[in-house]
Amino acid sequence: MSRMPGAYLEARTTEIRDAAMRVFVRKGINAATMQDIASEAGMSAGAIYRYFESKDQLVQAVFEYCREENRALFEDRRPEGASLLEAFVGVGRTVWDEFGEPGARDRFAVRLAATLAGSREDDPLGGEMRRMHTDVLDRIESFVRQIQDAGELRRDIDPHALALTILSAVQGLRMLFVEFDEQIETEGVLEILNRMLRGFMPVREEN
Amino acid sequence: MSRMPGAYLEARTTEIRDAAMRVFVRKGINAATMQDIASEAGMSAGAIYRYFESKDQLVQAVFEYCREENRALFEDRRPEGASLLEAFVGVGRTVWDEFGEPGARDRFAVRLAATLAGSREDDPLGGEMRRMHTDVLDRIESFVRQIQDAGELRRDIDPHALALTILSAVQGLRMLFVEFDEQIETEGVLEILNRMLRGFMPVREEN
Amino acid sequence: MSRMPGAYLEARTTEIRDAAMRVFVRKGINAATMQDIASEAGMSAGAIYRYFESKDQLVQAVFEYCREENRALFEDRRPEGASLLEAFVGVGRTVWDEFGEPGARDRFAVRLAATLAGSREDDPLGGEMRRMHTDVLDRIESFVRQIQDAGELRRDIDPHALALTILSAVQGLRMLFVEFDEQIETEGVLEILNRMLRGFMPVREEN
Amino acid sequence: MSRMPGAYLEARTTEIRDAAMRVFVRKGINAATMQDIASEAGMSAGAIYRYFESKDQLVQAVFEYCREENRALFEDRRPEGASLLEAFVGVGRTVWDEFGEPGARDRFAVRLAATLAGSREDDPLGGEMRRMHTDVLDRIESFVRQIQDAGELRRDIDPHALALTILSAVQGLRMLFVEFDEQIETEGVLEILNRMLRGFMPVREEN
DNA sequence: TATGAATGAGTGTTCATTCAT
DNA sequence: TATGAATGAACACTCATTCAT
Repeated sequence: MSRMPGAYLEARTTEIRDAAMRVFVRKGINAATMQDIASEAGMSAGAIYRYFESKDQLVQAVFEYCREENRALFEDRRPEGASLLEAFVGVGRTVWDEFGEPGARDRFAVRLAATLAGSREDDPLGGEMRRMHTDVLDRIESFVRQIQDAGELRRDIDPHALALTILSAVQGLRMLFVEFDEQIETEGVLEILNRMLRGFMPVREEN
Repeated sequence: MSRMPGAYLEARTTEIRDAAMRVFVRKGINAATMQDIASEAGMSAGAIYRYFESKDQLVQAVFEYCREENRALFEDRRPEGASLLEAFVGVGRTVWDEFGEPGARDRFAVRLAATLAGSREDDPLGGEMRRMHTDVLDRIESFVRQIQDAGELRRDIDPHALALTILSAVQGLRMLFVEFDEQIETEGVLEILNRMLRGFMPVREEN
Repeated sequence: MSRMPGAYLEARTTEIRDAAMRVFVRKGINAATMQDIASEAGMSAGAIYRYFESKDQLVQAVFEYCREENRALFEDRRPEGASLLEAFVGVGRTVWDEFGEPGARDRFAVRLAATLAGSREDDPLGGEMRRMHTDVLDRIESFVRQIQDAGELRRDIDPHALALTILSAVQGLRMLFVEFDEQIETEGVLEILNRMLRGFMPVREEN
Repeated sequence: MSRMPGAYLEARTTEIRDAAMRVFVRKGINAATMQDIASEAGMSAGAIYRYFESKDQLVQAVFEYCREENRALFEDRRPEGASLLEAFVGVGRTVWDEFGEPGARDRFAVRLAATLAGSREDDPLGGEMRRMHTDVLDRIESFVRQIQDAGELRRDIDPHALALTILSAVQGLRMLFVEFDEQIETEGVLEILNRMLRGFMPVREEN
């Protein structure tokens, strides 16, 4: 009736999605009732159905949101004017910065839940998650290869294995971050990983 | 001829617990009905209640089982006659061997679910999981310190950070192992971590 | 035009409670399913839970209602301008009038059920029922004492025993009223009791 | 296989019936499981089915037993050599003696439960109970008539009403006896009733 | 005959979803 | 459009009853 119908709708949708995310993290997806979510969003349970077809779709939307957040993080971060290895380290910095952002734990928890849900038999979500992680993995691996090609990393390092190790460490740390309710000293881990990378640099002299 | 007192009961209990684990992994804990579990175990739903007081207790039993399996893994593996660092690498070998064991993916998936459940507001499980992980973390950290004391690792490596990094990598890899349905080349990761450790060895002068 | 705030809720609650009472009397409390009650109330089983937390609470509500009805009956009925004994007889009249009221048999049956339930080991209801009956008993007894003090009843009548006798007769008659489905000539009993009381009047010399 | 098969069977049957009665009183008929009864009787749940076809039949047997006990009480108690009124009072004595017998409360409680059960829609037990009470009532009424005929009771007393009053008082007192867990001074009530009867004697002289 | 493990029908309860207002 | 009462399908759990041992 008024103008900007789309904007309003989108704002409400986001509001509900965020409320749902908070409740999911707090009580678990199954234990969260539509009533809980509605209360958190400050509306009635029935109203949610104007924005989401079903609870399932709402769950998918929350998953989607967190997945996209993650995907975006790993994309196209290539600070100029540094060595490739330093650029790679810079991406690490960006990834680690997320630990300090508000709501990070909640997003991590949802991603964890999504991963778990995706691992279920015939869950359509599984494909999405796997695709995203394969994508991230490929990106890291190709980055590593470039660093190797630039002569900044030993050639006897398996790029796939290194990518897998790094992604594992990131995911595992996020898991612990969720589990220990943010009481984790994440910086030390980044430093260890960076030192590992530097340790993998080719020995220049004498060579 | 008459009854096998505790043996039968225990066997049955284990049977149900394992059936439950499989169903939990396949369908998720909440979606798994007692009927599903009973069918998987080849019995009627009512019969389960002879062995477990409630679905909740069954879930706890499955969690407990997987938790203990994990705890045991990290305990007191110290192969004789090798340097401490090599012993540490040996523990890594043992931990990695689990990836090849039957049912490993299921156990990992359950631990993931348990971690997630434990991260919920006021979930009593949370404490258990955190305690176990803290325990494992402490064990790794103290191991690292011993290696440092033996002069086999640089002193400027933060033992806590290294322990955290290693545990993160293990947990993250398990997560990916679950997600990619065992299609993960885990060995490469172990190798990378071992190379990292060797890279952290002090530079011997005479070498 | 919008909603009637408390009135609707209270009306609905009463409706359900009354429906439950009818079903309880007809089929017994345990045999009465929530479905039965819902059907009697013309709604779905789930809807009841908007008004009562559980079947147990519904049972308590029915008990409570019948208990209060009974308590109210024995309270403060003191018609003016008559002798105390006549006032007492008047209370009897009031109590007996209940036999003629619609729904009386149902309420009696519920009270019977409540008494029985309260007699169970550790049933919390027991205390409530005993307290109410002790209260009624005390009220009758003190009334009898006042009549004695006013010289309208022999002093060698034990007030407690008389109160107990009267309450017993009332309760027993109600029980038979329930059992014989209202086909009981209750009036005769009141008359007998009144004659008994008159028989207990002191023999006036000049009479 | 041994001799006295019938005696053994009967003994077991009685044992189970009594155990059932105790459990019924303690926990209520519906809450009492066959397991509870079996435990109380010191046997396995399955074994009961050798003696009773179903729980329902067991309930009926317990009801039957208590009903017969009651019927027997009111039968043929006519002490010789006294006035009819005194004989009537003697019957009262006998009835009241039951209050002091062991297990009286339990039997009363079961009778109460039976009455309640019998009051339900289409319950076949109802007829039995009503028949018994009608029988008792008739017996009392005819006794009262005989006393009137013997000139020991005023003719303007309605025998039916008096019988109803007496039975009501007995039943009501038993109910309170159950409710207050035997902490009831029953003797006083008998005395009141006896005084009432004496008050109903015709005034001999001057007439 | 006794046992007690297993069955399976039945019940209370929850909650996503709908719809009259 | 929003509300929240109502629905109804689904599920955990209980327990009378059966039956192999």
